[in-house]
Amino acid sequence: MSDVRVRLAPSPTGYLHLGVTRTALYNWLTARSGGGSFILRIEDTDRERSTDEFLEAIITDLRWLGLDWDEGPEVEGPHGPYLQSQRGGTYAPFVERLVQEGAAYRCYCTPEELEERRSARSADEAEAWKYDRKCASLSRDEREALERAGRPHVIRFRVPGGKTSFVDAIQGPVEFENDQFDDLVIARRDGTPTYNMAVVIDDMEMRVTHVIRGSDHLTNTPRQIMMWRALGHEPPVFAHMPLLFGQDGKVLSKRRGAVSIGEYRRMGYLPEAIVNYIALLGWASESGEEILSLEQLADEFELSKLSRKPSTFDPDKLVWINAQWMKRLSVPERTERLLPVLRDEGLVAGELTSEEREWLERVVDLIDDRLKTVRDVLDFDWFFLASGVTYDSMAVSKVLDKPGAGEILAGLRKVLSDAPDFTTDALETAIRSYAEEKGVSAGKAIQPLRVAVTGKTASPGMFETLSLLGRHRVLARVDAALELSS
RNA sequence: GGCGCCAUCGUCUAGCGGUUAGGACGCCGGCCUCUCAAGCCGGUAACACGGGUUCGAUUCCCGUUGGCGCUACCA
Repeated sequence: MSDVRVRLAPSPTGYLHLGVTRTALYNWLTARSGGGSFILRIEDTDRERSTDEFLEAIITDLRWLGLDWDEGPEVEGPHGPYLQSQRGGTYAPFVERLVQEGAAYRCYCTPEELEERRSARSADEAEAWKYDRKCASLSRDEREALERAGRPHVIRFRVPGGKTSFVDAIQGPVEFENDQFDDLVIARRDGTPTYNMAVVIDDMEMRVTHVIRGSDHLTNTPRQIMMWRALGHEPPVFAHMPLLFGQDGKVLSKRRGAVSIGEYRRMGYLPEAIVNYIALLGWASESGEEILSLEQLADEFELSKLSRKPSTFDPDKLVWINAQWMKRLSVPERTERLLPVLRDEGLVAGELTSEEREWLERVVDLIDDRLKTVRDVLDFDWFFLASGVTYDSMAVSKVLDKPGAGEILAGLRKVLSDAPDFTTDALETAIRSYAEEKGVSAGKAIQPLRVAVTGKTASPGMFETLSLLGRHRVLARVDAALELSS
């Protein structure tokens, strides 16, 4: 077990979407590739917008994806609590210490006063307005007067002069002039810490060694580093990953209607595929291999090999990767993944008997690699219907209504009912010789039969399909089709 | 406005001074074939622009343009 400790710190103000998922994945991979720990910390201090429903969904979705955590909600651990809202007491001593040591100070300016001073500037200057440090050097008397007057205060961090530089594990060396930063508020009037202060303290308390997050936090980093140092600690390693764009070229976020992981699950995507695809957004295997499991990813993954370029989500490629995973699943496994959809749609009821399961697996085997998503089984609903099928009107006009089709079908009906047994081989022999007798190509006979039996022009191999469907259902459907064309 | 990050086919990428700029998705053909998929074969398509540095720049440096992010008593 290495001492690498990484964390994901989502706020439950929305569902888990691809952007956060990618951050989760890269953190998880970093932990798993080095035998480190992956911590889940929930930043739910925005009580207005945080909900339990989102929290539950985040937990469910991360687990579904296979991104399990070593410390965090429901598993707990030595550095909890892992819900920020329950960590209230831990912050005050740190903030107080900063004040004692002069690294932070009380500021009595009200938001209104601040706004006033700010808008007194010209438009350009107002843009660049930073807190004017009015309260940075209050004398003891001034401060006591303010206190006596009952003025509430916030705590501001006293940004030191000079520069802050660090080596980002993804971005490389970065340097900032400190004077571009405000003396930021680290504790609100009500005493609660603001984001930048809270993350620093939480990461410090949780012994986080690598902070891997979106590059939207890059500018926060120097300020956090200053706070780490003011608290007498060396900061962790920072790694800022490029952001993920939606197809509109904008950053993927819950506000912009990013699709949640739960949504992808309902659309029929496999967790393996989602995680696989997301890993490829900004990273490539040295081997060029694109279909990779979590285990394989953990083996090969290296933060330093991450691209610094933001990438755009491509739904087509996700579908392709999903299809790749579908076909790699064993038949019993694929059957298992299909079952929830079949049950939801009422195509399969309750628990399966072993005969039913065997039959289902034969169907799944026959459908073979025609499924790009789990939901695609619904294209094969005709396998599961006891009675008639719905005929696709295009299929009917293109095949059944063609001259001669009815006659061929009628002949086929006799062949099928006369067939001594309904095995694939027997059916193939019988149907092919019938076509030969009639002097037509096998396809000319099979297509009308396919439409009659499935309602569609496309299906798995006809002979296997007929055999699986069974004589009774096949004949009933052929009759229905004959009715249709007469 | 200030600060920061980024820039190779439509998309994801390989490249790390000399390559016919490679691969994948998509798209378009073909093969296979009872249809549809899958598979296989082939095709389409890129170094944003301008300066340097160098014998030589996609690659290194600077600038321009463009995209994105941060700039809250939100996280």
